[in-house]
Formats: sequence, C-alpha cells, structure tokens
Amino acid sequence: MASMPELPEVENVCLGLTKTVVGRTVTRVSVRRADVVRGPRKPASLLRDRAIQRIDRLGKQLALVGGAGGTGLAENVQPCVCVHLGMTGSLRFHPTGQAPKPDLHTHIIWLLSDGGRLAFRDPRRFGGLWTFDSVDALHDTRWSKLGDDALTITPRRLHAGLSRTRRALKAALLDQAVVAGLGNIYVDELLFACGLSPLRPGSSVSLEESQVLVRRMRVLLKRAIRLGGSTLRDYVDASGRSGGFQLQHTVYGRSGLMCTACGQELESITVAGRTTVYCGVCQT
DNA sequence: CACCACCCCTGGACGC
DNA sequence: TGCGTCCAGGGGTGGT
Repeated sequence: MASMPELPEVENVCLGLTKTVVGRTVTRVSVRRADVVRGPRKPASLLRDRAIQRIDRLGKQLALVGGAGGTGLAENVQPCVCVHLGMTGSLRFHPTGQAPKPDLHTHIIWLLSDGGRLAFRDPRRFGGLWTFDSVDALHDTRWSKLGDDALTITPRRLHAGLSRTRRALKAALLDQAVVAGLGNIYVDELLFACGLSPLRPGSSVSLEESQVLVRRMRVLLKRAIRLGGSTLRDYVDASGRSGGFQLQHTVYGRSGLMCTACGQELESITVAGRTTVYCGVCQT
C-alpha cells in the first residue's frame, strides 16, 4: 500500500502548484537522477530560464508549461514537462529559505527566481518526467493515447470505450485509454457506488449504466478532491499536506469488513492483476 | 487491434 | 533486534 496518486490527488497537486510556482521563473535545474527524465535533453527542456506559465492536467498526469522564451522564431514555442507521479511520486513546492533536505529519492529540483524550489521526489521511481518542445508535441504524442479525463468524459464516450472490450469492467476502467484518471482506489469505490460487479464484461455495460457511472464518478472524484485526496502512506500535495478521503473509503482496503450498505462481509479478489474489494451482494 | 504476462522499484508487514 | 521473504501497484513494452 503506497500512495497511488489518482485524479483527485493529482488535481490537488495541480491546484497547489498553480498557487505557488506559476508565474515564477526557473533559474536553475538540478538533475540528481538523469534516468527519471525521458525526452529531448536540450537546455530549455526542463524549463531553465523559462517562466512557469501554467500547470495542465490530464488524468493522472501533469504538465508544467513554460513561457515562450527568447526572441528568435525557433524559440517562440512553449516547452513543457509532463510529470507522472506513478506510485510514490511527489511534486512539492518549498518556499524561500525552506530548501528540501538532501534526500536519496529527490531526483529533480527546480530553483525558482525568488529562491523557492520545486522538487520531484519518487522513491520507487514508477513515475518520471517527459520533456516536450511544445505543448502541441505533448498533446500529439503522449496525451493523445489517453482517453477523456474522468471529470469531463460523457456517458456516450465512456459507453463507446467500454462497449468495444470484453475485458472485466474493472480492467477497462483502469485502462487510461478508456478514461483517464482512475486507479485502483477510485475504481473500486466507483463500482461499489454504482452497484456494478468488477467482473462484468465491459461490453455488457449499457448506455444507462454508463450514465450512472459518469454521474457517480464526478460526485466521487469531486468529493475526494475537496477532502484533499486519499493518503495511504506517501501522498502529500504540493505543500506537503496529506489528504482526508481515505477515511471515507467504503470498499478499498476494507476486505473482510462489513459492507456499509448490507452488512455482508466484503470480498477480495484479483482482477487485471489488481487487488479488488467489492460486495458480492450489492454489486451485480 | 485486443489482450496479457512481465518487468520496473522500494519499503512496509510479517514470520522466525 | 535483525534478517529474509512476500507483496503492492501504474503503465511501458513486447509477445501472442
């Protein structure tokens, strides 16, 4: 059980960074572990000498978007760094005078114009950074493989994604090409909220059921965002704060405990290689 | 294309 | 107390 930053956690990091690092200029980048960075390694790739113009999010991925630099035409493009937190990654802002302590797992540190720092830390290194020469390049390559964001996907689009697969519903919802942002925690919570079995074939889900899925997905994710996400062990937001939604999990991590709806003991199985907890009575 | 097994990696839990 | 073993898990890759 690590941290598993899913959409609500990543959204909180995004909101935090938007309030702290956006508008500041990167004066220096310290790459302590080069292999966490993929993509072009040009000087501007990690936003050196660029202002951080905004933070974008799609599903569980973030992008630090740099301002157009220089005066030459070739430089008049916004470079960006896509950040994936993986299992144990964090992206934290450390204000002036509060530099992060030297740490084996802090791989990248951006020094900002006012002396503040942005640090990417990831003990397990399932996460990483991908650099792009432009936001378009990110959208045309890496992000083009992702489905619609879980907060904005329409029932029709979700239904289209589910209906073309015979995989288990749980596996399909975890597939970021079907819908971007859900992970093991929120898929289990969502399926319980909808009364749907994780083992149902994706293609058996009707448009009406997709409407329920989308409605409950938005409610679930927005509530989790409001509570700061779920912290199981590692997750903290850009300011180092833990989340509170883990206290409201109904099935995740509650194997063997009573179903909050019917009192039946919750079951734990493996679906798509992931631990899956559900109520055999309420979810069909 | 759809699907799956495999791999990456570390630290916490557990048994002795 | 310390050590070995098991396990979690997102997603990239390569094989069927």
